[in-house]
Amino acid sequence: MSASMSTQRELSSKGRVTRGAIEQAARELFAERGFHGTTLADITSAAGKSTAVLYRYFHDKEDLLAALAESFLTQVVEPSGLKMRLPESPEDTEFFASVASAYWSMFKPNIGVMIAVAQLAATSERFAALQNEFRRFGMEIVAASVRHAQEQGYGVDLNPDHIAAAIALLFENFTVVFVGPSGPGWQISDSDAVATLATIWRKTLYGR
Amino acid sequence: MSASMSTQRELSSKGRVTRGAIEQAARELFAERGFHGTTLADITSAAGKSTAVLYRYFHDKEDLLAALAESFLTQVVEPSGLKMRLPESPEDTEFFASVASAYWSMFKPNIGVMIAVAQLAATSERFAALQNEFRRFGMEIVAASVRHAQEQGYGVDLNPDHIAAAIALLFENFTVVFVGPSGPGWQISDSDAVATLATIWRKTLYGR
Amino acid sequence: MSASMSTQRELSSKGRVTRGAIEQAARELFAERGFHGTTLADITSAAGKSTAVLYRYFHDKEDLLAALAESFLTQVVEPSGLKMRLPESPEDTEFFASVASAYWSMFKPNIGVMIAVAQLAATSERFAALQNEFRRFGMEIVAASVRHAQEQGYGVDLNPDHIAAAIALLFENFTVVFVGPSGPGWQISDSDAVATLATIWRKTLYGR
Amino acid sequence: MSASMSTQRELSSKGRVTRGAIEQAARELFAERGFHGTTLADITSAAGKSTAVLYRYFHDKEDLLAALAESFLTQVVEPSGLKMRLPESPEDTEFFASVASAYWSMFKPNIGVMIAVAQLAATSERFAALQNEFRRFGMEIVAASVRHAQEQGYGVDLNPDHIAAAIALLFENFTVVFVGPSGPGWQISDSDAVATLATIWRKTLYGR
DNA sequence: TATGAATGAGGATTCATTCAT
DNA sequence: GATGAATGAATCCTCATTCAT
Repeated sequence: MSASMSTQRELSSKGRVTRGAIEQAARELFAERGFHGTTLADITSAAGKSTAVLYRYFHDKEDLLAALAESFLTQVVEPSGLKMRLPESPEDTEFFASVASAYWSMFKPNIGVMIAVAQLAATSERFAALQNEFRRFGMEIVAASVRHAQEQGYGVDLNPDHIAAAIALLFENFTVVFVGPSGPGWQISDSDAVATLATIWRKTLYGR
Repeated sequence: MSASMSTQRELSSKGRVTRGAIEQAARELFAERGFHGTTLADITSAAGKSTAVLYRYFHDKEDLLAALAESFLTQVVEPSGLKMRLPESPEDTEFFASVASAYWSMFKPNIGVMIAVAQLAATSERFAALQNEFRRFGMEIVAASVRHAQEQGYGVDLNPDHIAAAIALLFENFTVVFVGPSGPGWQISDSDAVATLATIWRKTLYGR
Repeated sequence: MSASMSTQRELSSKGRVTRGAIEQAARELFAERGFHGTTLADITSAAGKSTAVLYRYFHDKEDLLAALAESFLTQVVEPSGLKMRLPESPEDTEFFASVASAYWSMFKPNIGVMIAVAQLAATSERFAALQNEFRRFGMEIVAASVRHAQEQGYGVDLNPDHIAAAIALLFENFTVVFVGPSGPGWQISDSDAVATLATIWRKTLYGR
Repeated sequence: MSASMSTQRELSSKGRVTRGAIEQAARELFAERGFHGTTLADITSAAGKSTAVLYRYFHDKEDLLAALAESFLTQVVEPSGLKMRLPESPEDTEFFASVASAYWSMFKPNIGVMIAVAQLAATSERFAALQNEFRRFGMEIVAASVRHAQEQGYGVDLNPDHIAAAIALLFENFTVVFVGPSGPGWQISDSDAVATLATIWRKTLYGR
């Protein structure tokens, strides 16, 4: 919606590099310290620049986050085309694994964006809406998968919207916790993470 | 660990009222706006007091949150005694429902504490540890339930720790989102929420 | 209209002293350096306080000026009751002198307010309106005096509104320049200033 | 005094165009928003150039204003040759009208310069001096006119310097207010403005 | 116990100015 | 001659925290 300055200004290659460095620094620092815990000086100095550059590329701190979130959404999540598929049979474990894997690999490098957006969603209408965009994506896939299973005679007692919300929020929090800095004592491998998510989703629908 | 001032000081009855009012205001405001979005002035004025009183009862802002979290943990979560039980059979839906229900009703009024702790966990060792305490509680129950199912011949391919983490994080995020202010467009009733959580848990273990 | 915080908060005697000190420092510094040339640190340190106190008493820098302007307007200018009188005859020099004298002594200590308001009027609707309030006061008196003279057969070719604006703006600028720091090389005594203003006004009405 | 870079550098025709565009943009923006309310980016972008060009033609922001002021003074005001004339008789209304008209048409397009200089005069010796130059011009004419009238037996009680200052400041403020953006609700036509100023001046000298 | 008053430290933001191309 | 990129030095403002009463 309200686009960041990125869409308004043509950038030279040098400018694109700088802007990219700022964005990447922000992604990483938001992941480590959250939105409020990250200062603009942190971001710009991590990018090797002065504080003021940020304002050449973004309106303000929130605009920076919005730009990160919107580009993640429109350039990564939406084009991913995962919505297209549905499991072919109860034994189609591959389906659940591939979706979970795609989710994991998309969100892992953008976990800082998710964390920061979540923090602002509490106080800002704009970011609450953005957060819902992210969730809607996952929820729609899951809801479709529930209805699909029901058409095959499985999980008839499930409420598709409720299950969809739950599974989507499971994915979200699992990713945030195990990718971000706030994990429990131990780590989890990418494949185990994906397997865990895929399993719960599948078992919820098909029971096996 | 480092206890708040509450344990160090005997309070008059008037003092206890004031302290309680501050705590309750903090719980509510943290839920609405998060830790960083809530100022001490917000809290104390919601409690009908001046900013300075807060320092009669708490060392600082973080100490206030720690006190809330610790009292929630030691006075609500730990004594709840849910760990004791295990499902008697795959058909024991009542078990899952009652645990989910207990979780929901314990965490619902303390959702602000959870949200605030989560925000600080990213930057503070102390709160990361606290957050793990909360999660450990749920994870232990779930892990035990997985092992129990496996002893009965179900879910033998499940990794108890991974499933436990996932289910616990599902509970956590589902509660935060649907009780807190950041929900999707719609609301969910308490009973639907509990049913959704219980169902996913049970189906993951027993497939039905 | 949009009142400063002054009206919303009861102040202790200590608070009133502090607020008064800030206001007085602002009046003086605005007179010396204008609005943009005066920093909040200038004002508060001249008042012997820290920068942050200002925000206990005023919303922001503009609100401070608005408070000064409004109190000058409603507590000094409007109650002055000069509008009531009119010259009794063409020889009533005393009338012109007394009005000019009242104007001079009211505006002299508030010249900083006038200067600052003028600077903001260019970019702020709010202060443009305030500035017009100040001018309206003088214009109404002068316009009435013109019409009164015309009723007596003098100055029949004068346009009361135009003359009123001109005389009011003469008073304004004369005061600003000779009271403020931007005067020509020389000073003017209060009585000479008053005499000059009164003379021009009177001659314009009753001269040929 | 300290000349701008204009006198130090020969300009190509392209350069002269650019410099002229910047100057004109500055004149207009200073009139609308004052010196402090106008950023260099405002000026250069209104001139269709980048911010950096400004520094090819002017030392800094103040130097730009000084250049505008000095060229107005030396190329418009001083050559106007108005000082030469004096009214031939008390009935010589044409004299006052023509001087007022010349003043009005000279200052109207340069009102931004006057406004900006006035704002800086408070804090800068250099601009205070410049401002006095502008005023001196008008004051000398008026003072001469007063003395001339006194030689003819009129206005013998007038102090020429005081009256001169007052009339000059009247002209100044009247022009600033009615040409600039801060006028009262209504507009005034050029001829009415000139008539008003001329009338007050004349009546002050030859009226009773 | 409670509070109005005061403050220091820090963070976001702006803007005149410089530099490499 | 012109510009996009970059910066440093303010300045406003907030907020947790302390102090005197």
